[in-house]
Amino acid sequence: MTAAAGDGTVAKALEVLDLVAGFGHPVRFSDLLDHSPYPKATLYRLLQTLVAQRMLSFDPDRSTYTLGLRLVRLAHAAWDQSALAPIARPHLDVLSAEVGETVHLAQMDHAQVLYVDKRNARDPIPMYSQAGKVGPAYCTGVGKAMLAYLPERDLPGILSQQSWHPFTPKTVTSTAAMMQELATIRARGFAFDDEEHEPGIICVAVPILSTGGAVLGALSVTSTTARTTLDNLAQLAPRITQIARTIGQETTNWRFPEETAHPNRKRA
Amino acid sequence: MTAAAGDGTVAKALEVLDLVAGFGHPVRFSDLLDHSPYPKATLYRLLQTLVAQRMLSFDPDRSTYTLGLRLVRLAHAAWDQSALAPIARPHLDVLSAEVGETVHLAQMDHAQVLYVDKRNARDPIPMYSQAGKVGPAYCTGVGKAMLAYLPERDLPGILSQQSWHPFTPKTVTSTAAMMQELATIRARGFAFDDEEHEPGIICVAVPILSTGGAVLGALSVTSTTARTTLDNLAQLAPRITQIARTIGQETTNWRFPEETAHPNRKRA
DNA sequence: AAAACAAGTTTCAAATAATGGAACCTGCAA
DNA sequence: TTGCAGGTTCCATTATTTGAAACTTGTTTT
Repeated sequence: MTAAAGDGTVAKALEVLDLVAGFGHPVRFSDLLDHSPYPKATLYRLLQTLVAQRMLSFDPDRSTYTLGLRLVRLAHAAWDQSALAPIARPHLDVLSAEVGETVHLAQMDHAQVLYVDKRNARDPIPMYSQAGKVGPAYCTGVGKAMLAYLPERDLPGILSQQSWHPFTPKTVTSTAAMMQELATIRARGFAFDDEEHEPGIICVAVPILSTGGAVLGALSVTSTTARTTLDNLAQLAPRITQIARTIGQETTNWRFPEETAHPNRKRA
Repeated sequence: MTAAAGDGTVAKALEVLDLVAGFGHPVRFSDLLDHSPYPKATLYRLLQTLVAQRMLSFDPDRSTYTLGLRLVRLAHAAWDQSALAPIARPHLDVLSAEVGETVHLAQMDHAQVLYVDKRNARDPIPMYSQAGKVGPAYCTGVGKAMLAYLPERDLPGILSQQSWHPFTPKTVTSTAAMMQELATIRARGFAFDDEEHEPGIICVAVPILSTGGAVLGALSVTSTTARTTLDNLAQLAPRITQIARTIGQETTNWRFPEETAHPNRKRA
C-alpha cells in the first residue's frame, strides 16, 4: 500500500530501508521478517544487497541491521543541495535570536510536513536530532500555511490523504472545514496552530514562496499557552513574514540564477 | 568498478543517486547521461523510479533532478540510530568549549574516513554542512587513529585500498611506512596529523573504542602551525582520550544494554 | 517557413534477474 | 539424542529489466 507491489526491486529495497529506520534501533532478521510483506528468502536477499551497498550495516556479533553510513553521506549532499534549507539557516538563527522561541523550517513531503531545520528556545537542540521528522499537514501551523498557498489543483489530492485524526478538540477534521480555514489563512497572510496538534502548543506560521508564488516551505514560531497567547504570537507575524520573503527570494535566485538571459548551455 | 555491473537493480539505482549527489546541484537528464555507464532508456527508467520513490525530486520547470526528501528523512534516522554520533554529541560540545579548536568525530566507511560530526573553532558551523564528507584514512589524524586499532586481519585489505597520494611532502605513502607509523601510534596511544594532508594543518586524534576494544570511531582536535605546535596539541591528548573513553563506554552500553543476562527475547 | 537538430520519451522482443517454496544448515535447549 | 528456532542456500518458474531504435517535442539554423 505504502509503495511497492509489482513495482520494482528498488521500491522494495527502499521499503526495507524504511522498515529498518522505523525501528529506531538495531534489528534482527526475524524482527524484520515479522514486519515485512516479503517471504524469507526475498527479504534476506534484499538485506544482503543493502548491506553490500552500505545502505545498511550488519553487526555480526549481535546479528543486527542498522542504517548504514552511505545514507549519512547521501543525506549530507541532499541537505546541501536542497535550495531551501542551507539558504534559510542563517535566517533561522536571526529569527531564533530575536524571538527566543522555538523556530521550525518545514517542507511538504508527499502529503505530510517534513521538518528540515529547527531552533530551540532556551538551549538549542542541534537540528539533526529533531529535523527529519514528519508530521501531519492538517493540524500544524507550517502544514496549514503551505496548504493555503498550494496550487488549487493539487489540494484535493493532498487533502484526501490526510488522516483527519482529532488529536485535540480543536483539530480541524474535515476537508470542508479545512477549505474554510485555508481561505482565512490566505486572507490573513499567515496561519495559526491553536492547540490543534498538541494541547498547550500554539504557533504562528507563514509560507515561504518563490517569487513566482510557488510554495517552497514554511517557517513558524512555536510556544505554549502557558507562556503566551495567539494574539501575542500574531504580533510576530510581520517579522516572520519579512524573513520568509527574504528566504523565498534568495532561494528563487539560487534556483533560477540566469533569469535575464538564457544563452546556449554547453555540456560537460 | 565502483559497484554495480550485473549486480542488481538496486545497486544501479543507488549509483545514480550518488551520481546526482556528486554534482552538488540540480542536474539535467543529459548531464547524467554523459556521466553514467547506462544507456539512455535504462537511465531514464532508473530516474523515474527514484523520483517515484521520492529519493530524487524532479523540477518540471527546469527539468532537473535533485536529491529528494525521502533521503533526508532516512538520513536523519541513520544519524539518530548510529550509536556513536548522538551519544558523542554532548561530549563534542564539552571538548569544543574546552579547547576552542576544531573538533572532528569520524567513523570508518569502506576504507575511508567519514566525518560524522564537527565543531568549529570560532563560530561553530552547524554540523550538517560539514559532516557527511569523506576523507582519506592514511593521511588524517582520525584515519590513522582508527587504522592503528583495527583488527590485524582487516588491515591489509583496507591499506590496499588507500591511494597513497602524496598530498604534502610529509604524507606517508606506503603500506610499510604506515605499519611502522601505526605501531608508534599504538605505543603512544594517540595519533598526529603532521601536515600530512594539507600544509599547515596539524591535529591530534584518538580512537574511540568499545569496552571490547573494537574501533567505533575517532575524535580529533585540529589546528594550524600558525597557531600552535604538535607538542602543544599533545598536551591535550590525555583529556581527549578521557572523553573518547567515556564515549566508547556509553556507546558500548547503548549497543549491548543487557550485558548481565540474556533472557528469552520475545518478538513483536 | 522549412529543415535540421537536440533533448527527452516510448516501444518491444530478447536477456536477465528476482521470486519464494522447500530443503538445508547450525547452534542451542529439552 | 531429538527438537526447534533463527538463518542461509537452491533452483525451476516467473516477471522485470534491458537497450537499440523509433518517435515526440521544442528549439535553433538555413
